[in-house]
Amino acid sequence: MDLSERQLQILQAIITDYVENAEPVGSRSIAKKYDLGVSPATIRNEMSDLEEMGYLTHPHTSAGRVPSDKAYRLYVNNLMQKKNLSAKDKRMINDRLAASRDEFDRTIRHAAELLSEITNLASFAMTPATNEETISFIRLLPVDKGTLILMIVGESGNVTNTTLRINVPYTQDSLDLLSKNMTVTYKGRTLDDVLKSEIIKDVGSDIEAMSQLQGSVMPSFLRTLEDMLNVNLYMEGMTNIFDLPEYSSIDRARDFMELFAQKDWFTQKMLARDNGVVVTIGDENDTVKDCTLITATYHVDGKLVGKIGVIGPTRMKYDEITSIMEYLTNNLSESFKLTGSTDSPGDAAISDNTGNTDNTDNTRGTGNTNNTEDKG
Amino acid sequence: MDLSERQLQILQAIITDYVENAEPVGSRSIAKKYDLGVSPATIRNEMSDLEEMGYLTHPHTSAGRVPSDKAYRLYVNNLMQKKNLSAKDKRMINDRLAASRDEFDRTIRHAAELLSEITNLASFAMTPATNEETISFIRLLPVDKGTLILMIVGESGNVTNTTLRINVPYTQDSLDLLSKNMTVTYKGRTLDDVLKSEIIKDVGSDIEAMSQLQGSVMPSFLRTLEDMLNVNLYMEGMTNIFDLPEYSSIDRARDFMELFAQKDWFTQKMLARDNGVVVTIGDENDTVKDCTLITATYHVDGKLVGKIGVIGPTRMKYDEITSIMEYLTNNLSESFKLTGSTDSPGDAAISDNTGNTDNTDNTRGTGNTNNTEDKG
DNA sequence: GTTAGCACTCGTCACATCAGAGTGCTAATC
DNA sequence: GATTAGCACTCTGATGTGACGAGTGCTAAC
Repeated sequence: MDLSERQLQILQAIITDYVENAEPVGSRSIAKKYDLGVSPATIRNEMSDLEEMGYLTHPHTSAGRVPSDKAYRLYVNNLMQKKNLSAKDKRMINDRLAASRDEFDRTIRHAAELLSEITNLASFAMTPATNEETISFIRLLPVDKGTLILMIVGESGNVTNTTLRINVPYTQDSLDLLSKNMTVTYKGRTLDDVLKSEIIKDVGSDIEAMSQLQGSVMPSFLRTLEDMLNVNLYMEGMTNIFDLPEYSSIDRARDFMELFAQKDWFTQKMLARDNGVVVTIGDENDTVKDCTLITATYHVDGKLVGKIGVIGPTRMKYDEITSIMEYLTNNLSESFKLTGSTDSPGDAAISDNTGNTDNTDNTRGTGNTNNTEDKG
Repeated sequence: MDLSERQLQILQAIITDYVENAEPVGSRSIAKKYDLGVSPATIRNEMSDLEEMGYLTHPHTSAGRVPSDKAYRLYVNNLMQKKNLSAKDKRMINDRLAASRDEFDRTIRHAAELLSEITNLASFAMTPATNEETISFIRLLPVDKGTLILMIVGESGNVTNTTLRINVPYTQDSLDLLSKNMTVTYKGRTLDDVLKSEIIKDVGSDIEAMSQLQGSVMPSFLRTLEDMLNVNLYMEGMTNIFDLPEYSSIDRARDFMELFAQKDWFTQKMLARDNGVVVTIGDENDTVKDCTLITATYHVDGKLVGKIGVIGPTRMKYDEITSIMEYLTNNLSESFKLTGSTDSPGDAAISDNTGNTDNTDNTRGTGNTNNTEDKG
């Protein structure tokens, strides 16, 4: 039940036109604008067939046709061609990312900003899931009588710290000793691994076996590990969607905004998507059935995986947007290659890299499961 | 030109009614609902006078009256009475804040959530401006060949760290030495102070005088100080406003949402407001002229000042909301009293307190200037 | 000073009308 | 057999109209 060449042409014309103008497209305008060498009547007949096959829908009898999710899927899988980014967009991406290259979280945020500016859609970017991150060392530092800082450093340079207050006496030496012990115990293990095994052990029952000091530190240690697993989510351009006719009704706009109010839930959803450029259209999404969601992944040190994405109505410029996202994620991955110590001479510093040290509106990552159609 | 007792009664009745129902209120309904002992005609006459004095407006001839900003101001300053929170709300606040008492940023976020849940408005909360924070110590830790961590700890337990990569060779000892030197140099000075003086000095020109190692570290040190000055902003309940008739038009809703898209700008604005409970109504705001903005401040360790706030239409329950905010900020300030090392016996741990260590969508705080009317 | 009565204003809602866009079908044409 | 012209039909959206109701503002009476 393949489509004829002419049907494909007509379908592509309808998609192009509808993506551009957001209005149901009629047979006459197709015939006029796209030189297919046939009359409107013929196009009407083909459209009728395409509708029967599920590629087009009809808001009402006397309106033109609108592409269905199925049509967009066909377009994304088979019809669309990779677009070359404009020089302007390329320059913009390069410049803006370069400006903040040395600060990890800021770079990620800029990526989200860029994405929403270029696509005029809502976008997001998240820092990598760190399930696979392994512990490099643990350090305890005294601040004050009763107050100390617990610091966990990951192999990829992630740092997370907690200020904790305890009633157990300690000295510089006892802290150093505990730091060393803990480092020896946990070094090289993944955060997930440590967290699971330690929680199962039920620290509480074990406390007598530990030093009093360690017993005081352990609960915070576990919570800090959890913090470290957190993913930061940056959202940009949410209000762009107000410009789209799809969201001219207050209810639609409201639904859209409420999606993002639950950042935690949203983060989970996004983490669960496959790697690479993934496009899910309309009904293919389990929640936002009238949106298209495109996500792409970048790598840190070739290992940890972070995500960026755009969300908009199913009517969007799939070709441009996927190309932009590919370019952007390649650029990001390139930025985040840990090159090891270079030996470039000269200037004293400096590529420094603010670690992922914070605890904002995030959730723990859960790694990759599958619920999405893959771009074929 | 004082208002008569009866005029005040009528004005109060109109405000109460309008706040409740969001519809222009007519003389007849006032006479019926609020037993003022006079006829609608009399009320009409008084309303006409009140309008002339600027307390009421008239959307059109045959509609009822609506309170003006001036009326709300009068109400807030003179008419409204403090409300007692419901036991339910109090319990909710106490419980929810207690649950996260030991984690600073999370507590702040919960405060914003509570505020939007209880008031059904959009709310925000920000971590304290740390201009006045003083440096406690500085520490450099080796991670790897070429990679090290710079950590700055403030007197109030704030911790900020940066992972930096340098080409200069170092040993554990040289890092320790530099840590000590820097600590001696900067200990006890405020972040602002250090930042200003060091930037004026123009580090670059000074580098030869320093060790190569210190020269490599200084730029990151300054940037980390800047990070430390950042204020975290949490926003909640933005979508609540869709429930309000004031925002049933897409354009109004859009304007509202766009306000918050620029987090940095918004943070600046909010930091600039006076301390305490501050109410600015409609035109009293320079930007959001059709909104009321209520902010309140809490203290950390009786010193650092953070802010929470709600934003909504000028039509809001001023009495309830200001009372809630007072209760909430008192509760927060109480939570964040650093009590020094307590000597409660028993349980090993644990009041730990995640430091303000992150670098999300924030701006540096600029302290308190004045642009707001004060609650009388 | 207060009130009843009444004319007047204005916005909203329901309903009818009309133009325009586009289809679907039929019959003619290539 | 595929294509096309022609035409009736459908549906939406814009425009206009009239009835209704809420509320005022004024005047005259209490």
